[in-house]
Amino acid sequence: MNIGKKIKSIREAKGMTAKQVISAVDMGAPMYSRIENGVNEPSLSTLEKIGKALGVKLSDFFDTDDKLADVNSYDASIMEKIKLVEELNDDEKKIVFSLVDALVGKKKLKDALSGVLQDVK
Amino acid sequence: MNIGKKIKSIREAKGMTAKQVISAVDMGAPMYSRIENGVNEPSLSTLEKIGKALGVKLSDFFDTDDKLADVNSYDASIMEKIKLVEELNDDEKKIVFSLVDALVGKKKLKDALSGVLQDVK
DNA sequence: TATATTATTACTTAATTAAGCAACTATTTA
DNA sequence: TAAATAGTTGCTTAATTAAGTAATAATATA
Repeated sequence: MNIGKKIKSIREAKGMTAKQVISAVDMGAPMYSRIENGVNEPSLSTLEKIGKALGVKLSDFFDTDDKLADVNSYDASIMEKIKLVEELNDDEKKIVFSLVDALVGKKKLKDALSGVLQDVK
Repeated sequence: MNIGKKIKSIREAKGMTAKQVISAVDMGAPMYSRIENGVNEPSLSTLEKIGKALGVKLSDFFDTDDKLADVNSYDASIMEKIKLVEELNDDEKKIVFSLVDALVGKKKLKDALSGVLQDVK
């Protein structure tokens, strides 16, 4: 499997659009399209930026055997959401976190988020 | 550690001279020198050839412990939240995501989460 | 020391990636 | 259906990697 297909498969597995990656990487859409379709080969620095946008390690583009269960395995869509949540003001955050708390049924959530919510509580 | 130093350290660990690698890779000595010294960045195909000459996998050039700044920049409390959210079932996720969507007012959220929510919708 | 081998640096030229713009296609949304 | 969004392709131009030659520096060996 070439690097372009690998990038695309990771991107789709993360539920991200090409546009999201492009804006995160700050590169031209035409170039990114050519990379995913194998027309052009990305440079290492470009691949590094793409990996950053996708939330994977550089080595994840190359090997297929060893995995995982670490921070980098979290779905990029979750990271997208976190970024959005962080844009909320404190009151809004409180609402969201309380709801999650209720759904998950884990009081420790508030403690875990104490750093973020310290002045809200 | 940059890629050049990594190549050099692997080469020296294998007890090979630069000349040996160069002849095996069939590339110019000046270019190889610049790569090892970080002046130039090798292309993926060149790095692949170097890896072949050194007898290592491409992923061996990239340490697995180099976590991504993008992910690591989030503090532990955020990671706690991610884990909790991921414990939700799809319906619950949908509620949380919809709420965040409403609060943030960004339609792109749904797109970002389409991969996660595809079978919920 | 003197010599040979290895490695680096300074050029030129060729090939490839990348940016930027425009146009086109395809898919989704209103 | 019409409009908006996502993705692709065709260009041009700029930046970078790579090949090649030659000269210099550094290191090892006789």
